[in-house]
Amino acid sequence: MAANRRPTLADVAREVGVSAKTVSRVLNEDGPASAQTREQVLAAVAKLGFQPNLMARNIRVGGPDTTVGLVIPDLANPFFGAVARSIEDTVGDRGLTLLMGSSADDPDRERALTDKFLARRISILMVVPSVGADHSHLKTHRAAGLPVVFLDRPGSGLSTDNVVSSNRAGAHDGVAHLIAHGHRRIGFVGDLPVKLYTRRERLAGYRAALQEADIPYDRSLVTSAHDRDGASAATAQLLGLADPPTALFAGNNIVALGIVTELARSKRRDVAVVAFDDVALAEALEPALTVVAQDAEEIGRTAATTALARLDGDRSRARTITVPTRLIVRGSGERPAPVLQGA
Amino acid sequence: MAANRRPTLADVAREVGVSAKTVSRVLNEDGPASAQTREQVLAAVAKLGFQPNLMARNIRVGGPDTTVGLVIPDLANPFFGAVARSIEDTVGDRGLTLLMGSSADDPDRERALTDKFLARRISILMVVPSVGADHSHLKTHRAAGLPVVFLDRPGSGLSTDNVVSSNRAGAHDGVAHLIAHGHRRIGFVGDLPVKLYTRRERLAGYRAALQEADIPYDRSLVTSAHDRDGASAATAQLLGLADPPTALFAGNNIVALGIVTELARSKRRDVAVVAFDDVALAEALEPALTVVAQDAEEIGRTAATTALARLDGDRSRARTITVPTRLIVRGSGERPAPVLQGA
DNA sequence: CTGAAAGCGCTAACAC
DNA sequence: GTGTTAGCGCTTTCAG
Repeated sequence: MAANRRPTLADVAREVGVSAKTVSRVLNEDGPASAQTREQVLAAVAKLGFQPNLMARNIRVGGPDTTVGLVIPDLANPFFGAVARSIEDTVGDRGLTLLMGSSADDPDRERALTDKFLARRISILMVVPSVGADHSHLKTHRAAGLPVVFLDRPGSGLSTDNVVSSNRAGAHDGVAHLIAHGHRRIGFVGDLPVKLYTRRERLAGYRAALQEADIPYDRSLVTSAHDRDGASAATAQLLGLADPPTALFAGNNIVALGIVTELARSKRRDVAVVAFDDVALAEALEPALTVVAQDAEEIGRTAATTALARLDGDRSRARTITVPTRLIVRGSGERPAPVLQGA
Repeated sequence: MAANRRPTLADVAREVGVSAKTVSRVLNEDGPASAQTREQVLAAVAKLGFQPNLMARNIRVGGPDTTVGLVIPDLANPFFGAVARSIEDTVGDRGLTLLMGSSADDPDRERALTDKFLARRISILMVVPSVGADHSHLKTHRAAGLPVVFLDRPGSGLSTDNVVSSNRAGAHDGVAHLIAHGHRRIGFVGDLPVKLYTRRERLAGYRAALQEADIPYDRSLVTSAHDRDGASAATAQLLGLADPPTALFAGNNIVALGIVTELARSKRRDVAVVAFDDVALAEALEPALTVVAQDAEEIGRTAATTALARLDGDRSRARTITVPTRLIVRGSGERPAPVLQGA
């Protein structure tokens, strides 16, 4: 009773008294069909509650499945959520559905997920690559016509399209903003691991801004955190230094949460902050949080349109597309550094 | 060149000089196989980069696809992101993958998505139902053994498992907290549409708390918003009333963002706020935001375990499981109402 | 231990 | 307009 077989094309055909192919024709608006049969078929479909088996269809047609495989580090991170939504919006117009999974930035989980996706014969593969993951195994699939796009960070071991933010320039602008407001001791709280592309790029932007202003690079001002609590701890540690920073740069949205939380907890309103990536309540903080906003929507859209173009036969060289960030000044970076004794 | 056919079981078999079935046996650890052939097969698989076609397998086995179809209103909403992650964690242990889509709370989009999912022969269907959606068409699939679970709101037209938050009790507790701190004029900014289950339940909790305290229900204090900006506008409108509220209750996380943003913008620190559902920087606001936190993780886990039990043959009656909310007092609700003239 | 044949649900190619 | 045949890639069934 529970294992009630689902109706098939043949069942519908039998019900109407036509051949399976005729039913197929009606449903796919393929060949011609008399209004008469058309109606009967549709009626039978409704009556039996028939729904075509997409897997069977795909296998026969030989083409890929109408799905996009998407691997992101964390489904609950709003930045990746926004990217995913944008991708869905873009590929949805082509009738593609999202097959999603989170890697937790673990290369093994990433590999397991992509393998599963590939076994499903996805039409497009999009991955936010984990540190340490190698993607040379995707070469075969690329050669077989599978569009592969790496998001947020470039993939490794495979020459293909990448869509990333202007990490270096963005971080530079954020730090330069702090410098312009008089800060010379600026702490950097980056994401982890230290080999992470975004971390390295943003740190490079930080260093570039310091150099431009002839501020020596001080390693003791550079820390890291993997999560929110870690960022809070890193903040407390930086502020506890003998010669503490007067401003902090947050390496990503999660780190920003940790920094801001810690500053609120310790009532340190004298520390300036600029964060890479926008966060939900940035405007409502006091002072409102100045950020280097990433354009999640544009990242998703660009990745999707690039992949769709590949699907349509674009054989041009692999590109790395950089989506601009935008400095949104809201106040938290403008606090002048406290006047020093000797000044 | 680009349309390089992917290797099939038969290709591997040919390479080794055995039959397709033998390869299948080795790969699925089905029947016996000599160490000799085993090794050869594995070598050929690696050499050709063969990956079994899951669609073909599923079609033959007849069983459902190893996917969970999940429809949520918005991929970018952190609450639903957290629910999705929890679902993924739970069903992942069983080897199931997430097929996701966002409905934008539009019943037609919801229907289109579920139909697509069903055509893929998903193992489990999970839906955050849109207002106005009818689910009686799912009866057939339920009868065929498909577990269906509605999340966040109950489905309609179909008796099946639902997992919801303790909306009414939670809202009651949040509003009671405000009342306990002296507030008698409390604005309610709910989500939309007004027929939305969560909106109705939370409003009921609000009314219950008022009634308990013998505070008359004032319709003019009840507004709604669909998004963040709408919530800001509703806030401004409420505060502009002749006899304005001294406290506001936010009907969900998005509304909370709008309220808090508007209060910050207008520098109204004298208005108390309690929000339904936690938001990222709640602790860092001044005052820190008191919330009725939903347990997204538990909602996802409960939904997933319930569905998996159904998949394993649980035929017990459909249940509606209520996941408790928790009042997290952080300060924003405690501000005493301004002293009134006549007091 | 291994293979041959049949068939899952559907559609391409060709008939009529 | 419609039906027939064959076959997608895989596994089941039954032989050896």
